[in-house]
Amino acid sequence: MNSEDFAKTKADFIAQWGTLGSSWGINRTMAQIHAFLMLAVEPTDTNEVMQALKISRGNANSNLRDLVGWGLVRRVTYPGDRKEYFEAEKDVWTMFCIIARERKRREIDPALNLLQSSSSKSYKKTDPEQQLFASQTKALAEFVQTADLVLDKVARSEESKVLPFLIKRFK
Amino acid sequence: MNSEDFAKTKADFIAQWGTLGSSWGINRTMAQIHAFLMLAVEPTDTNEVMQALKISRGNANSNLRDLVGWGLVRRVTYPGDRKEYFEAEKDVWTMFCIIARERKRREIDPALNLLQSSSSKSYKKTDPEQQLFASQTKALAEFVQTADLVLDKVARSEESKVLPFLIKRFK
DNA sequence: TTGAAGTTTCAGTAATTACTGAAACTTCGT
DNA sequence: ACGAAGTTTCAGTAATTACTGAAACTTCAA
Repeated sequence: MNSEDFAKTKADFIAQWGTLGSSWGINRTMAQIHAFLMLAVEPTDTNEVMQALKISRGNANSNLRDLVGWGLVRRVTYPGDRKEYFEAEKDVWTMFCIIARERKRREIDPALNLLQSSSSKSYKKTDPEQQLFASQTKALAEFVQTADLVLDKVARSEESKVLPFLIKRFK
Repeated sequence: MNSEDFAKTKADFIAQWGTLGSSWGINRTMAQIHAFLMLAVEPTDTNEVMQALKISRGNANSNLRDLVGWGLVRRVTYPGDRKEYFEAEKDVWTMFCIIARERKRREIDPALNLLQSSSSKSYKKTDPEQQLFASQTKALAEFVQTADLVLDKVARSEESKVLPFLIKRFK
């Protein structure tokens, strides 16, 4: 593939990855920056990101900060150069673990809190509505807790210890 | 718990579940309606939903339709009664499977398409950038495909065959 | 075939979320 | 201590997404 076509392919991939990001509940720009950095051979500065994705400095800055916050991107500095560069985590399993942990923290833990606090109140056994509320929140709490534990354990394991095993068991 | 306090607890739970829904990429109203129906002893009509959640008919209608589309809610009719009632799937494992299938279809499959089509093009081996693009998209494609298969298999299994096993292996 | 009961649609509006760009701030070399 | 290089903040604005409510549509009984 000549480099002109390749540039197109790459830009297209990044754009589409951004769209996918949206449907994943991640903002478009953040997903695009992540894709861009994941495909960058060398650490890249804010200006390059802005240029490549045609976004403002503020936008680039805040999404880069978020990505660093997630742990998907690292700040890199070189001695004698004041600029900051950014570099994405490229290992797929590591990325998966980071994302799993973060989604767990942001999505599962708060749900589990709500479910556990709701299900641990005491309800009137003679009222079918309270009865249902109690049993339903309890069942959900237990399920989510289990899922949480499993996810947690998987995301802490080494790829080589988990994936072959899951594949064998579930493929 | 007296019924006044219970009403409050329940309303509060539904409201919070809605907020959680947002952070899960599901719209607030849809999550609230789902919670409301999941906690309803009997099938419930649109008017009741509108009243309970203080939302408009249009909003209730479209979110109920979406929930039916997901398979999380069923339409129920009684002979001799023109009204339609709605009833939520209450079994937690079944809910999980439905949601897993739907998220797979909406989030994973499109990503896999993009990754596979990108990684199957041919790239110039002498260009490090094309090299990286090829290897990165390939690694992602393989990982996502595996995750997809595992999730698919899990979501098709019976709870009793999967959960005890995962718990034992990962708890 | 009419109209009452019920459901769906959708144009207009509200609420939310994301982005811009310029100003404020920080850091470092001289 | 000053100013150039670089980074962050944030008020204002744009884009997206969700919601309302009334009109259009459907269904059924008389």
